[in-house]
Amino acid sequence: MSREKTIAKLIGVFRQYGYEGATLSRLSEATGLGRASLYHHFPKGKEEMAEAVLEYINSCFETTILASLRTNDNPSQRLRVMCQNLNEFYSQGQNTCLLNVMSLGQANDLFHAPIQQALKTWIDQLAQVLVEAGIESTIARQRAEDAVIQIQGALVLVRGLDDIAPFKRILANLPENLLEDKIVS
Amino acid sequence: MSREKTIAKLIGVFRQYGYEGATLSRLSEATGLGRASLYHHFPKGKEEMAEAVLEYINSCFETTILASLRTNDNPSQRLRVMCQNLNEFYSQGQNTCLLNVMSLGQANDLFHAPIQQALKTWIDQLAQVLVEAGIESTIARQRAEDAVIQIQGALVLVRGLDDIAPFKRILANLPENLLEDKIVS
DNA sequence: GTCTATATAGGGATAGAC
DNA sequence: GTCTATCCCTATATAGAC
Repeated sequence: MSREKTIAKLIGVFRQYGYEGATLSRLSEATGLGRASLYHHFPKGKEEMAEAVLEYINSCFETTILASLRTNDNPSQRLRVMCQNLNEFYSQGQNTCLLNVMSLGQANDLFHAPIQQALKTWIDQLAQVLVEAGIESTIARQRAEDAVIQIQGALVLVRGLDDIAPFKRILANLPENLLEDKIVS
Repeated sequence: MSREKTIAKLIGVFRQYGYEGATLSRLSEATGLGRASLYHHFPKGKEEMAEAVLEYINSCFETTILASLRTNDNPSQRLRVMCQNLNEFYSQGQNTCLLNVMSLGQANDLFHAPIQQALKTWIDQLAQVLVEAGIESTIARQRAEDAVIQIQGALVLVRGLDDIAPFKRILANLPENLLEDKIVS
């Protein structure tokens, strides 16, 4: 199995159980590899697996979500495409966000910097789209932040309520909420 | 030390490390009690400690946050008071929400029902206030859900960005956002 | 590259002294 | 009600065969 496929299997475990709950047994079972084999691929063990998972997710996020914000479409359309991609990225809201899960306990000590960077980049690029839509810079930034807040909050609610409706609703309304009362592009 | 004080110390550990990361060593250190002493107070061990922590938090939440929604003040004022109390409850956004943390991994299997119940109750009572403010029932429910989404999302962002500003901003705008374009009470 | 076997530490839990 | 001591299990990690 390729490294990429292995990492893809690891992701599910970290998402579901968090860093401390992602035991080598669970990681081994999920990948179908023995513990020793995992150490062959990731010599530094669990920490290196989590690092690889975060890098992989970050790369997926860049090439799907963030890329959709940089197309030649008009701002409104770019936001709609981002929401479609987010829906897939989070499996209709059923996937927890690793940025949330990995900011707990030991994982937060290890990975705070990349998590912070990922959130900042997302907000920055969202704000950029809103500025292009004619929204004043300060407002654009707040709305971009609000968008990420709503997505993260909806993911928390989906898990807690065991109902994907809140995530669907937030995504459906996000584009118009972000652009409302502003120049239509 | 009273049971209540003990539980209060346990809360911080579960919040910071999650259920799986909350080891008996950490719980022991935080409370100043040896492991065996913890078993004296909580015979079923860690699971019982987490249960007690959730019950305690739920009770605090009821007597501060939810109670503020049931006063004789007008809806707008009740929402403002709730936000003030939320600010304290979450220590200006620095406290993670146990409902978020405990919906991961093994803890989710153990405590899904009470977590779901707590979220539902909060949303229900918020919606009730909005209905009293003259907002149509369906809209009220959506806005109540939005409020909880924004609070949970802001808490995630605060941790990730290491900046309490998003939480402050969300709380400051929440009352007027919830009541906007509706009958002023 | 994957396995079995094993080392070492830490986690959860209990017995029994005080 | 708290402690020391201890048990068993799991967790991380490594060695070395295939």
